[in-house]
Amino acid sequence: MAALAGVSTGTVSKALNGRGSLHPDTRRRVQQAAEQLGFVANAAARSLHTGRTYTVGMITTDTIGRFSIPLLIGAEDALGAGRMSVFLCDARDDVIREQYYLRTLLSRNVDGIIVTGRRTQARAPIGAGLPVPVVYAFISSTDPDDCSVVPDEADGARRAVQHLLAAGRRRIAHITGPEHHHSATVRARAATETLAAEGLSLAAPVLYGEWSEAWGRQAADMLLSTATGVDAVFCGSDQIARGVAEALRDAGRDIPRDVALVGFDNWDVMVDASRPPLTSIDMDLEGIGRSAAELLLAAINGDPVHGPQMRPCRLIPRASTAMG
Amino acid sequence: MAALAGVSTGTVSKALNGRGSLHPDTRRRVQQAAEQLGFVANAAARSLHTGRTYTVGMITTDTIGRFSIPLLIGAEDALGAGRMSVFLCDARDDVIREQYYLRTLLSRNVDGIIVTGRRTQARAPIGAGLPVPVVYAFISSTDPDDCSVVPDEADGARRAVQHLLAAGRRRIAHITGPEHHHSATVRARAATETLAAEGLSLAAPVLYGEWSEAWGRQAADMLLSTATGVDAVFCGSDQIARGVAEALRDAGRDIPRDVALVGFDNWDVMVDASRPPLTSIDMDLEGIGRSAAELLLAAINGDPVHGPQMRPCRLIPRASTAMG
DNA sequence: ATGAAAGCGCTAACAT
DNA sequence: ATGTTAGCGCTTTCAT
Repeated sequence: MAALAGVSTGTVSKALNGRGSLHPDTRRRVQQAAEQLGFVANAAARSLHTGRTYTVGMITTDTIGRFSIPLLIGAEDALGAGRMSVFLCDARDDVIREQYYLRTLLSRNVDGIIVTGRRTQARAPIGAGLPVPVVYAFISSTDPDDCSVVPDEADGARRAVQHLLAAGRRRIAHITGPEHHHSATVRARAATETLAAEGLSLAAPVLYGEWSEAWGRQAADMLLSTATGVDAVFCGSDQIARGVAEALRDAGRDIPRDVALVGFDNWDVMVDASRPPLTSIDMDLEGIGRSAAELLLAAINGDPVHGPQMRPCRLIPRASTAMG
Repeated sequence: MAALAGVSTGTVSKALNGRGSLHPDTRRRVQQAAEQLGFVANAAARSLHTGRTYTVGMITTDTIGRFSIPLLIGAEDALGAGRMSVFLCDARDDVIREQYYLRTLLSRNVDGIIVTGRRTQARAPIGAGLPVPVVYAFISSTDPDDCSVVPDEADGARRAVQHLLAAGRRRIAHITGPEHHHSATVRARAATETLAAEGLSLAAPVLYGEWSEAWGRQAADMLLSTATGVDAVFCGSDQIARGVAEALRDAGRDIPRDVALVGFDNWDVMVDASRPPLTSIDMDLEGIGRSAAELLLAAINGDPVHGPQMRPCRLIPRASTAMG
C-alpha cells in the first residue's frame, strides 16, 4: 500500500486521516492508491492505539421484541451517523447472561453501552464503576444518578383522557394490564388524576388484567353488563383496545358514536387492522433510542448527563375517536 | 497484572488461555490476580495478532422487522455459544447503506457475514470476492454458489393443504398476497399442485391481494358471494387469515365447522388473538437463523457449504381446523 | 513535506 | 516451567 503510492506508512496514515501537513498531490496519490487496492484500515490496530473502538454495545434485558426493535433502530440511526457500530446482545432477562455480555462488551472495549428492556420499570444498575458510560433506554436504572431515557407514560395517559374529554365524553372507563405492572399503574393513576382535575372520575373502577386482546374482550363485556352510560374507554394497550373494539362491535355498539376508544402503543399491526382504526398513544420508541444514543455519545465525549430524561408521548388520532 | 502475579506477560497469556505447559499453581495464581484486578483481555490487541475477531456482522437489507428478529435471535444463539458477538447493521433496503456497512464490517475484520431480509426472494450477492465467508438467511443469493438458508415455502403450503384434506375438506380456496411477491406465487403453486396430485383443484382461482387483514376480509366476502360450498381457506399469511376469520364470523359462518382456516407465519399475535385461534404454518425462522450461523461458523473454520439449503416448515394445529 | 521509529496490548515461537 | 522477544497494523512524535 505504502509502496504503491511510493511513500512511507506514516504518510499514508496522515493522508487517509487528513492529519498532519502534506502536499495536496501526495494526499491525492495516496487516496487513489487506497481506492485501487480496496484498502480498508484495520480497525483493531487503530483502536489499539487510539483506545477508541467506535463501537457501542446494546444489551436487551428482555428478548428482542416489539419494544426493543424501534429502540434499536433509533439508536443505530443516531450512531450510524457518527460512523459507529452497534453490538447487539440479547440477555433474555437472565442476570448471568447479562453479566457475561457485559464482560464481553468490556473486553471488546466498546466506547459505551445502552441497556434496554421491554418494561419501563426501573431496574438495578447493570454494574458499578464501569469504565465506560452507560445509558438506559425505555427502562430506567434505580440509581438516580444513571442516565435513563424513558417515555412519560403519565403524559400519554393524560393526553388520551384529555382527547376524550375534548370529544365531549364524560363517562370514561379504563381497561389495562396487570396491576403489578409499572406501566399499568402509572397510566391508570394519570388517567384518574386527569379526570379528577376536571371534577370527574372514572365511569368504573380500573379494570386490571392482561395485555391481551382476550382480556380486552372480556373486560368490555363486564363493562357492558355492569357500568351504564360508558361513552369512552381508554385502554392500556392497543391489543386490549382491539379486543374491546371487537366486543363492542359484537354487542352492536358503534365506535365512536356510542363509545370512543383510545389505545396505547400505536402499534401499526393493531391500530390499522382494528375496526375502526384506533386512536392511540405513541411513545416514540425510535426517538427514545435515538436520544439515548445521542446522550451516550455526549457522555463518551466527556459531557455526561445524569438522571432520568422523560420524553413526551404523542396522540395519534384515528377513526375510533373521530368527532362530528 | 503480570507484576501482581509475579510472572512475565507471556506466562500470563498462557495461564489465561490455557495454552503452553505451566505449573498448576502458577496458573491458579495468575487467574486469581486477574479476578482481583477485574482484568479483561483487550480483544483488539488479541485480534491484531490472531487475525480473528470472534465477531460476525449481520446485515438486514430490510428494516429490522418481524422476520429479521427471530433470525437474529437464532443467529445470536448459535454464535453466543461459540463466544462470538454479532454486529447489527440495518441497511434499510438501500444499496448505498448496504455497501457502506459492508465496508464497515470488513474494516472491523469480522470473521463472517450473515445477510438477511424480509422477503425470501433471491437477491444479488452482496459482494464478490469478499475476504470473509457470507451466508444468506431467509433470503437467498442469486449466485447458486453462495450459501443460503431458506424456508421451504412450498413444503409449508403442501402441509397446509394436506392437513385440510386430512380433515375431509375438498373445496379449498387460497387467498394470499401480491402476485408479484415470490412467497405468494411459490405457496400458491405448491397448494395447487398438492391438490392436483389428489385429482382436485382449488375451489376458486387464487385471490391475490395484499398481506393485510383488510384484504383478507375483502377477499373472504368475495368468496362468499361467488364461490359455492367452500369448506376451507388456506391463507398466504396469518394476517390475511385473521381477516378471513372476521369476515366469516360476520357472515355467520362457523370456523372450523363450516369453513376450516389455515394461516402462514405462525405469528403469535395473530394466531392467538384470532377467533378461533389459527392453525398456521411455521417457517422456524429462529432455526433458520441458527442454521445460517452454524454454516457460517463452519465456513469460517474452513468447511464451507455451497448452495441453497432448504428447511422444512411445520404445521401448528389450532382450533381453526380442529376436527371431530 | 516527508520519513523513521517507538509503542498500543497481546500471542507464539524460541530460549533458558 | 517460565521468561524473552518479535511482531500484528496502525498512529504519532520527532527528525530530517
